[in-house]
Amino acid sequence: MAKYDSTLDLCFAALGDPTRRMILQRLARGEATASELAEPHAMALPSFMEHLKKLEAAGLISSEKKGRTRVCELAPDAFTPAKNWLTEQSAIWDGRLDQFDDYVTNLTKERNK
Amino acid sequence: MAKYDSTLDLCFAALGDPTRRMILQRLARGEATASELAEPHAMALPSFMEHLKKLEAAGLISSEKKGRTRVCELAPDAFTPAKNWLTEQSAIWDGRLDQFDDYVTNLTKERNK
DNA sequence: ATTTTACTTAGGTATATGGCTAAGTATGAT
DNA sequence: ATCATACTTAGCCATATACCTAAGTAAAAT
Repeated sequence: MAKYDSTLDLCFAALGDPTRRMILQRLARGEATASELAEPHAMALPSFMEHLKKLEAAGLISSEKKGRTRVCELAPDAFTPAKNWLTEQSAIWDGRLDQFDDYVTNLTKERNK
Repeated sequence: MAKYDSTLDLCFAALGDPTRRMILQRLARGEATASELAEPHAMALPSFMEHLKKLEAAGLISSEKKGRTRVCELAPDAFTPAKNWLTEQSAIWDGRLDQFDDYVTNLTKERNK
């Protein structure tokens, strides 16, 4: 495989693991420390931390060391690239390119206001 | 890892490979045979066919043998589960559950008409 | 009938992934 | 100052992934 995977590669690959999706679901409800996030998962901490690393490498979360804890949160617009790709393909398949164009237009307006 | 991965696991994992995303992009424009799909990819055929298998296992495409060719097409609503998951998490993060509810309502209406 | 085409099967390799334990390090609490 | 907590680093292991070649098989073309 390529030495440097694209954002979409890392993003979708990160989403392909149930442990990591659970982490994201948890973070969608607000920030948390590594051990808070780890608690529901029957897994050694170092194994768990690898999942956080992959989520961060994929740009889905960010984390910051605070004292001896590491606080994680969902990255702003974490899912936008993935959603855009999916929406675009659906639109092409539906033969409704216009729908995707509208979607992007709204997105851009939203961002600039 | 689990012996039987969930649909979302298989789906997102399948999307995490650039070769497979290219296949989906091609199929969004219409059905094609295995060798037509393989043509742009510098890869031995058996290697390429493995990618088709994974896409099919993930429910993203379907294929049918026609004579000596295998014709592939995008599965209807291929991306819906993935998009729904992403949309739901975004909505929760935005604190706008209502938005996701509207989205699902529209989706359901669309499907039943 | 023979050959070509379009896969398909079988089996092999290198690297990546997802898990582990053991032994750090740094910070907050006592 | 000591101890407990919250990671972090290092190193190991089994399985999965993404590729390969070689040798089928079955349908279409000649």
